[in-house]
Amino acid sequence: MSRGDHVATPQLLERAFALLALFDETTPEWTTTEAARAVGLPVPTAHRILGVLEHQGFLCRDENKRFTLGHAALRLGQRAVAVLSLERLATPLLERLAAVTDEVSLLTELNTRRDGVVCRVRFESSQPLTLSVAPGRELPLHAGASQKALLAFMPTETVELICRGELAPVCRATITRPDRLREHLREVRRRGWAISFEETDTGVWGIALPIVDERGVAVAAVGLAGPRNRLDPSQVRSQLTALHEAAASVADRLGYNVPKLDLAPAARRPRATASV
Amino acid sequence: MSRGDHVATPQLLERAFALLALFDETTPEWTTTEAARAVGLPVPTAHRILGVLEHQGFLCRDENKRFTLGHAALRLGQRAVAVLSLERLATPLLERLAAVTDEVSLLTELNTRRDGVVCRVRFESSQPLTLSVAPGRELPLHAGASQKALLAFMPTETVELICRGELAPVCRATITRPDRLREHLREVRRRGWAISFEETDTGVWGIALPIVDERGVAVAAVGLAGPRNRLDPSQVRSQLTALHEAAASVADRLGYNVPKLDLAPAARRPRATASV
DNA sequence: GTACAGTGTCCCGCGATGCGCAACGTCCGC
DNA sequence: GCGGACGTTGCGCATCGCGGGACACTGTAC
Repeated sequence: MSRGDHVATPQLLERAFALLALFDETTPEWTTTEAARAVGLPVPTAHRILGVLEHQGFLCRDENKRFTLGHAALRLGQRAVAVLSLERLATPLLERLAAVTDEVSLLTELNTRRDGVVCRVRFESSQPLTLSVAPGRELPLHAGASQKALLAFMPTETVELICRGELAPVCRATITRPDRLREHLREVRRRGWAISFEETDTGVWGIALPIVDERGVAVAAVGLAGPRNRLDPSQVRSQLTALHEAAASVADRLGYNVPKLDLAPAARRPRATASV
Repeated sequence: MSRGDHVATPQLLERAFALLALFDETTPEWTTTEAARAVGLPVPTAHRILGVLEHQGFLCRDENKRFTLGHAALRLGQRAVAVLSLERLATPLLERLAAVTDEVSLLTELNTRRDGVVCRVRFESSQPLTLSVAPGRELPLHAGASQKALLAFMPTETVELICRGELAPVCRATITRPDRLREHLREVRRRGWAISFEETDTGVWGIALPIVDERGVAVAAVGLAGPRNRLDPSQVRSQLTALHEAAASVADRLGYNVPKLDLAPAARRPRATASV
């Protein structure tokens, strides 16, 4: 605190960014005075800064005096995406995870319609595993560890929508009863990770944890999958820890988060029932 | 000119944005000194500004001292996309176009793989038209006015790839000979717009022009389509002008461009041959 | 029509602010 | 262990930007 850990941001830049930050999806339009009030600045000052931001293309004036984000913001974002995609950041980490654990490692994202899940990256273990989650393939949100990790951290309306919809049995142990799924997701939310056994593929288990955005809503999941005979309860802990670490480093780079891990009653359960 | 139309941007902001602008897809990583040299700033000055940008999350330091774009840039871009999508901006204009011309108006974009075209927005005329370009449907790049308008303004390698590939006949007048397609695209490039007749649908003509990014590469096309008996050569001019105006206003908002229109020998040709 | 409130824009003198030289710390590689 | 290149810090001076104030403009009330 007393130390200069907070580098005093030059006020002009700080103000400029504060003004830029006003323009989010909930309030995409601002007039000079509105914006000035919102950040607590004298109108002429805000006016000047907004003018500069407009001049730089970060803002743009509508028909009548209202500012919105401009194309420079768009362009900057496009350039950022090129470097900062989940896929790109996660790839080396997943490769390492697959090598270290000798299981299949996966990165799964929501599809654009946000009603399903698509696998983006997959690294094989030394003994290749037949898995329905091949890169590019879409899967429903209620079956499988990665899918459940994602679903558990989606808005409650979405969860309800899925639970009320058809819970198609993908494999032997797919959860198909709405109440059980709801209960199960509560548990996933509580402890911050999901496990599955034969929910998507015969003889295959999976563990996964979600990456969530600033509002706590899931955007992706990282997970491991392996054949039945290799699910060693004593290893789940360390595998989860490794997953968590990898996920956290990716998430951090993107300004996202990973829910806190609760490993407490972990090692006992997985074999007990396919629903856990 | 002589007037103060160039509002003197405060140098701190100007410098900050100049530094941010360095980070594009070709050079995503910069050290302090590199960046300082690139924008012609004393190292300590650049150092301070970069530090602020990092502090604000717009930049991020890699393992060893190299800066890349940070998550704030990503976030800003996401917020900009919410307001500035082609689809959103073009919709009201296309609606007006459809009403004024009483033809079908279309917005078409490249698909994510950039190997095909997908229709995003479509407004009907008073007499609905059966068209293969329904919203969401993908079409090959060599058949139809919008498709050709896009293809003509793609990198030459892409054009060659398509020309060398299979030029499937979609409809009676689809161009299927590579040399004719190449020749045709040259013409489209030259005059800045494309026309088609029965290339995708029997009895249907279309005109379209592309929206291109800062490098001149196509990102979308806007077009009109109508049934044979309504293709009035004398109207093509005014329709193209209207299209151009609409496209230009959308493009401008996104920092994109629309190629200059050459209307000169327009009205004579369309009926003469399906290939023009 | 007049009065008025709210907003966008411009001006300008004072003073905080951030500039960049110079110097120091740190890390490599011959 | 020495030299060069780069990252980081301190500090005194001039500049840069601050914001009160004034003005123009628009829409609204009466």
